[in-house]
Amino acid sequence: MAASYVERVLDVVDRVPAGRVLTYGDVAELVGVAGPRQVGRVLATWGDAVAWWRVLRADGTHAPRLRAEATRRLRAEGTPMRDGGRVDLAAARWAG
DNA sequence: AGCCTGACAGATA
DNA sequence: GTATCTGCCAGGC
Repeated sequence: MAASYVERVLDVVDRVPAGRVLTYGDVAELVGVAGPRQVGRVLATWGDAVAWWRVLRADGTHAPRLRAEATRRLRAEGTPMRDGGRVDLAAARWAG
């Protein structure tokens, strides 16, 4: 693996304040990773050490596997949520 | 080497 | 609004 960007991804996610979120695409752009899928891969493998639930998809939802856990955590942090358990990206998106 | 899969995004129907 | 396709990069077999 190219562990170089892994540290950067984890670092960025770790800097995201509670109640704020980022899309995979945003993280990818911030760290310079060539593709949002790699961000997801990083979190899937080493995400257990960071606040992975603050990184979500462009439509404000997570994959079915994470939906329950992530929604619970985000709600506990006071993240702006829209009806349906979706995150209000317009209000919760972190600039960095 | 080739082929399939994935915690994605954007476009299209 | 949902369903499907394509492009992207990395990893596993």
